[in-house]
Amino acid sequence: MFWGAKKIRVNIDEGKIENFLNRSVENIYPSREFLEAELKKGKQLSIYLGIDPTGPTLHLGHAIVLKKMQEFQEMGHKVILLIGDFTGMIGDPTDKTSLRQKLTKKRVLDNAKLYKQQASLFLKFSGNNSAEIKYNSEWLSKMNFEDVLELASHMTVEQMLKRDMFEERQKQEKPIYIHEFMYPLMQGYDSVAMDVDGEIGGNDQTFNMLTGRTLMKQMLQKEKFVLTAKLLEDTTGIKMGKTQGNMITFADSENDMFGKVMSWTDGMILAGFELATSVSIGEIENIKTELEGGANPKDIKMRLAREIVTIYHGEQKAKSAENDFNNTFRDGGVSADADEVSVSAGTMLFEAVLQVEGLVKSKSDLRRLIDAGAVAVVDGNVINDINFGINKDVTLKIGKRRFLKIKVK
RNA sequence: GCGUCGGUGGCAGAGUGGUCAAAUGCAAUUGGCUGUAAACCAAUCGACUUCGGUCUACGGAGGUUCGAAUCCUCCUCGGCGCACCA
Repeated sequence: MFWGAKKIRVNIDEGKIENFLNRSVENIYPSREFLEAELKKGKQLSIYLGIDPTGPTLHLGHAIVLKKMQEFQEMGHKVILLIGDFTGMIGDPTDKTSLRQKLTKKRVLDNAKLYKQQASLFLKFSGNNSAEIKYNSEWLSKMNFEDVLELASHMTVEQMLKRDMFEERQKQEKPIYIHEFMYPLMQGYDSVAMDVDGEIGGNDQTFNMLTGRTLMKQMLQKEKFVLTAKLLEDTTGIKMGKTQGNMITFADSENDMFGKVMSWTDGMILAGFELATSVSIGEIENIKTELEGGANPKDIKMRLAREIVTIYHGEQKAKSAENDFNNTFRDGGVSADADEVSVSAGTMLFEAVLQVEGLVKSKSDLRRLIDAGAVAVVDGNVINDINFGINKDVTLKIGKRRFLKIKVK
């Protein structure tokens, strides 16, 4: 085949391939050997990662797969970031709360712009072999009912029912809607439309990705490899995620990010190094030995936090985040992130606190916090009166991590 | 279309005339223990409060009643079963 004047060199270095096939990898379909052979052929392959443009920021889960994409791109292969704008605009039916919440075109495009910027921490969007951004509405919105039926004719109900979520619903006698059935089909069709060689995604996306593989085989007579990445979770299966409240996003401040890592369970430390940092596998082995030898997990977690923050904010800010963390939590000092208000003398405590939106939920909430002994003057006494008059500059500490500097005008 | 069950707090899910701001579990917040760990223990978890209470809430609108999340009527949304299926 003729590829044009610019020929892209593909790196077939064994070490790189080895790393790509193993690090952070949960599974490879059809097999590890298949992908290894493909990579060693020295031909440029194309691979994509699909992202739903639901929020304005990517999170650490995305970072894991983006890192794999980065490795792939660095070997000289082609990477595509697919924005699932079509799927996003319909709204994922799995999640009741987002069912009616369709995304507008504008929101999707805004989000996508932010994604590109955030993803560029890992992927190269310029120069030779630049990463590409695609939108699946480009082909999905153009399909008519006939096309959809043709697509649907490649999968059976039985095959779809194998999906965990559907099996679960069946067991619980909960409804499964037809359009939910179509979801994997839509995502699977992306592979066909782009005619890629492979796809990367989190382990939770396995079913959708394999649907794409089936469709490609049937419609294009072509094998597609699927690489599923491990999810960040501890040994007992506790995931880092929104429900745990410690989901790290690309937009988090260095201090937030550092604190979130520190709140992970110890069981997540090694997985954290493997999935979220560039620390070498050999070094991770050493860390494992250290941990097993009785090192304080806290110190190692500090290092993990530093490594992660460095990726997003640079070394300097990682250092300052570490200092802030130590200062705030180990030494009981005041975080540099503290909110600040200025009030006139004699203002009552609750008036000052309520000026900062989101600091406390309501006056009642503050009252409860005061009752619980959670509000104190830094380096001073616990406050037990909501009407406490402010006459000079003070810094309040509410709970463990909320601070408010109050200045008197 | 027929039948039947249902819509309750961030979620799941009890409650079926007063004792209901509504059991329980999860999530969350705070305190204790700590390493801001996790686990565990305890408290809190609608708003306002002079801490006595007051107001607003159980899909929506009316009604019965001294009193309704609970009963009735209408509306609306949904589940399940049955029937229909050129």
